[in-house]
Amino acid sequence: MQTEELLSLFKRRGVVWPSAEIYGGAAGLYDYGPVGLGVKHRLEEAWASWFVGLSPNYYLIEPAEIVPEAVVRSSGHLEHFADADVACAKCGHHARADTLLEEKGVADVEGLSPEALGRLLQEKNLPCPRCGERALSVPRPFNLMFALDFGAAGKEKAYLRPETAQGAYLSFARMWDVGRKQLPLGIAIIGKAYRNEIAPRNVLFRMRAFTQAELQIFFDPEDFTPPFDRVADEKLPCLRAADRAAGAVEPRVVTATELVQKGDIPPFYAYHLAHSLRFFRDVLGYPADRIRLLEKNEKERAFYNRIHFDIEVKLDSLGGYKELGAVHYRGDYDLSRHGEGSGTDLSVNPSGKKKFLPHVLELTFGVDRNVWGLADLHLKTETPSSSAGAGAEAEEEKGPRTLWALPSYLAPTQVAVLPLIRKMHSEKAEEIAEGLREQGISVAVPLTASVGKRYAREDEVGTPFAVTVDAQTLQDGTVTLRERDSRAQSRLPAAEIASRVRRQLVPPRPPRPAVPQAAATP
RNA sequence: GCGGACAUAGUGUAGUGGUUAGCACGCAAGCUUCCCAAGCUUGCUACCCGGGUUCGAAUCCCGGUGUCCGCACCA
Repeated sequence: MQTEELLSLFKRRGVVWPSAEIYGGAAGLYDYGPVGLGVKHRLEEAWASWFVGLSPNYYLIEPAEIVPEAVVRSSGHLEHFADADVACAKCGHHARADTLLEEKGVADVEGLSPEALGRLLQEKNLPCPRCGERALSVPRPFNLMFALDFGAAGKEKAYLRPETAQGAYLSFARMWDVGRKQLPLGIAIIGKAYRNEIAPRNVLFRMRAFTQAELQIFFDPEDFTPPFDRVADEKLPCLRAADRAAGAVEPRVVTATELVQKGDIPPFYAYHLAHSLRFFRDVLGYPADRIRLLEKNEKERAFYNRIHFDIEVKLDSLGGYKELGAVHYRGDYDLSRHGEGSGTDLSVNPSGKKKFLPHVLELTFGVDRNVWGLADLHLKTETPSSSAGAGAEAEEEKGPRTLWALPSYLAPTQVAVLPLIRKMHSEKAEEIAEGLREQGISVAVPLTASVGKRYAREDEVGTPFAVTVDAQTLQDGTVTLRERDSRAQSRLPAAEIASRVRRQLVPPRPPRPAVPQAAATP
């Protein structure tokens, strides 16, 4: 499906729609409807269950979304997250100072401050590229962060956080105590980040307010040995930087063991890369042959990233591989910068033998992007001939159907209970629905339209199970249970529905690492 | 930000100076003992916003906003 088709389906079914639509919209802002939010919440739950589940010393926290200026000064966002914008006083044309200078052959403009760029512009006295007048303004820093007036006097500066990660670094000292001074220490955050993007695009792909799910793992660089044997044979579709330089465009599948053999990728990195891959493949159900692990070269990655693989997934709606997650080995850059900036010593000495700054491994995921990915990869249009599921009834099928073949544990509604005939079976349907709700299952009871149409609607929003209440139910308490993907039906007592479906409603967790059996905490 | 294209019910569209603004799907109410978007009846909803030209603008012009495609951007 193309972007626009997906968006119109999203709008129609209450998944996602443009924010402030009645005022003409606001670029880069989207609202989640009940269906989209349901998927998003389940995705977040599945993410936390998987990644926080990697170690008993990993925790989910929720830091503030507003950060004081000192934080972004230390993190480097104030300096590097900005462009120098010049405007032509004559025609109003906007351009970037560095681009203008580069086009005129002024060699090295990278990293120059707006002031320095302004001096260069003045020296060269460049004309406006559109109208030719020499009326360009002094460069104005355009920062991708949203600045806020903070405090009663409005004199203090603060920003909406441009990434969630900073919250983990800021919380490290506190969490070191809360987590009883253990390494590795994992701090996971799921939350909004804000960037004043120049050109928001592709609905959920580049938004100005978006949700990230990130796990920052703090560890001792000389002693970080997660159970590598659990991933040793995992097949990783890697596109290495060196191979790309040599012209490769397709990933080459190597095992985790092979990846670490050359010595440039440490086992702890390969371990987490493999688990990230598994999350996409085994939890989100993305087809393995659409995922690649693309290594960024020195130029592409941030200077503090020592190893950087993007996890990319091929999405038809967007015409190719898109970054849906990444694994960054950031060294001690973050704690070192915040240690200096705040004057707080963030080094640790867990064994009493050496004092050091923990290193950081960052696993990062775009939540909204993956909601889009789940739609792109799991929404299907089935034509009657291609759906063999209903067997003998196949010839009676009419048009194609759209189904969202989400993994069951990611579906917003888990079971739909349908009265076959509204007047006669609604009461019983409600009773059965209530019984399921009491067991923690998310249930809808659609009443309007024919039963076939109701199946179709539920298919489209990804509901994995439908239970139909008919005349026989009133007599013997049995119902038909219909599965979304196969459309297969079976008859069973209503009381057995929960036990039949429950197992499929729980997202997979990573295999539990072997923890040394310390004395059980009383 | 730049360039190009586009903007009509919930969705997809027809209409290109004067139309009761059409169609399909959808949605809602009713009928139908109804297990895969059936049928019948009835009903619902639209010209992105602001200016201008004109006797008259959904239609032409300008500006804005938004979307898509390229470029640029994405520490």
